[in-house]
Amino acid sequence: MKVGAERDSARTSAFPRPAADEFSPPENGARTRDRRDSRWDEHRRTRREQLVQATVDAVARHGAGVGMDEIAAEAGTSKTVVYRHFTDRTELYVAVCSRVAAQLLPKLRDAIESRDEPREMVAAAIDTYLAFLEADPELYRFVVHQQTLDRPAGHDPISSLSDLVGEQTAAIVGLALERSGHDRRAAAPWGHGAVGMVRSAADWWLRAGRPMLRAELTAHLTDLAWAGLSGVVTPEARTEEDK
Amino acid sequence: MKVGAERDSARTSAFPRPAADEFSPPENGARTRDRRDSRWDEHRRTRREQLVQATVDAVARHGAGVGMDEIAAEAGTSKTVVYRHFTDRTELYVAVCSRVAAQLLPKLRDAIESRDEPREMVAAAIDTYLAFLEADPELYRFVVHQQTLDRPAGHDPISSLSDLVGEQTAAIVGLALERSGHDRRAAAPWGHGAVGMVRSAADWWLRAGRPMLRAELTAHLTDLAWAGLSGVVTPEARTEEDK
DNA sequence: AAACAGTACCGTGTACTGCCGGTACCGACC
DNA sequence: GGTCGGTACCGGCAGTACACGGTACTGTTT
Repeated sequence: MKVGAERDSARTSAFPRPAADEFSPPENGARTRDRRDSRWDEHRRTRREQLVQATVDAVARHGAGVGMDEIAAEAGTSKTVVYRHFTDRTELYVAVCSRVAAQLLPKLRDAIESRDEPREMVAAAIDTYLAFLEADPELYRFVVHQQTLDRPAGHDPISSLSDLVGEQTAAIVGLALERSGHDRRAAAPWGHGAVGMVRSAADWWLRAGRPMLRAELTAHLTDLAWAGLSGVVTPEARTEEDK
Repeated sequence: MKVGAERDSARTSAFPRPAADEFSPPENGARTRDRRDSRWDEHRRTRREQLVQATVDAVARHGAGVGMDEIAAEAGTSKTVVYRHFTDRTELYVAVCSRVAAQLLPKLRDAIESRDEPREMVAAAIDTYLAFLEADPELYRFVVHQQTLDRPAGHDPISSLSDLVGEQTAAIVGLALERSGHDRRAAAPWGHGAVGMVRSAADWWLRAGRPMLRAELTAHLTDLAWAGLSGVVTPEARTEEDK
């Protein structure tokens, strides 16, 4: 639990909004929050964090198909508390995704920055992703394979982990594209596409019972991601040449 | 009138016997099926087909989140009948996937075979996939984004559409790999990976409200699939990646 | 051989169970 | 006054039970 660095901003807009249903604040829009409310801000933040952690633990215990009751039990409380801090299951799911992304993305960044050759960067990133997934497959399933069936037809708050990673990858690719004078508009398709490539291959790998070593899978995916399918039709040109 | 005396007498097992074919040899040792059973085989086949079609229609009408009641209503009957032919929702879903795959895969094959240049084959296949998805996004969502949360502790017969297409692609890739003397073990990762690449990029494309033309997306994805990321770091020059 | 009881399926519909996400109401604490 | 927290519920949906009726096949009796 991280309790320090309480940034005392009287305007904590997004996070601790408890649904605001039946309760409409008075008309003086400037100051609607007094001490009786704001003194709970820190508690709310830690509680949210704790609930996200409980969700992760509950996934580890019960699998990717955990119910809200089990999550609440894991947190040592009841569903009501969960729903006081998260409007619905989707919001909690998004929070878990953010948390996992906050762990995964730095690892990816480190992996990339620890290499010099661009191809090695790709390989390192792929292997990092696979390592994460192999370390905790159940959490991975929860965080990647949970499609929110709702279609709110308007906003697109990036939700799943794949989206977050894809967005980040797209940014990196966009930077590289720009730096080398290419069309920047390819960044998003490439970023999401590359992530999806690894994701689908990883899904297959898990589903098939890991029929090869992780290192092999990394090598194959790096080949594909780096050089594409063009290598398939050219005979006698061994793809794993540069070693 | 002998009504209701044996209401529950023959509560036999699961209804839709695998029923490989309608002919059982007359002198087949153990007599299991007689005409009272086998005379329904054709009816069962058509009924199944009709229910799959009704599901497709129901998806078109109510969106990817259709319920079983709505599916049954679309078929002009009640849930009971649906469950007489499909043990559960998953089995119906798999049947729909098979049907869609049976439509999509030939199109992909045609698109590939109508080109000479391998790169053009890839482009044509990607564009065909995107065209399918653009033509009926709701059905696409149903067929691709329905994760079966069950974990039957062992093996799962390939279920989702992505898996089917990925499996097929892997076969093609494996053939090309073998023909050019490469390691065949890369086929499965590459096949599933390539399909996942297109799928994720397409998901992003739909989610973002189609921020570019389909042709553009096809072009970008073809670039990525064919030449990989290596082109990003090489400034401005379209390298054919040789060594 | 025809009649007949019995069987193995089909279909319709209603009402139910069970699970699970989400909520109403109530008490407890400042 | 306000917020936190728990119990007990609601509602929707997958899946089941059961009642009722129909048609074609099967083995047995007359």
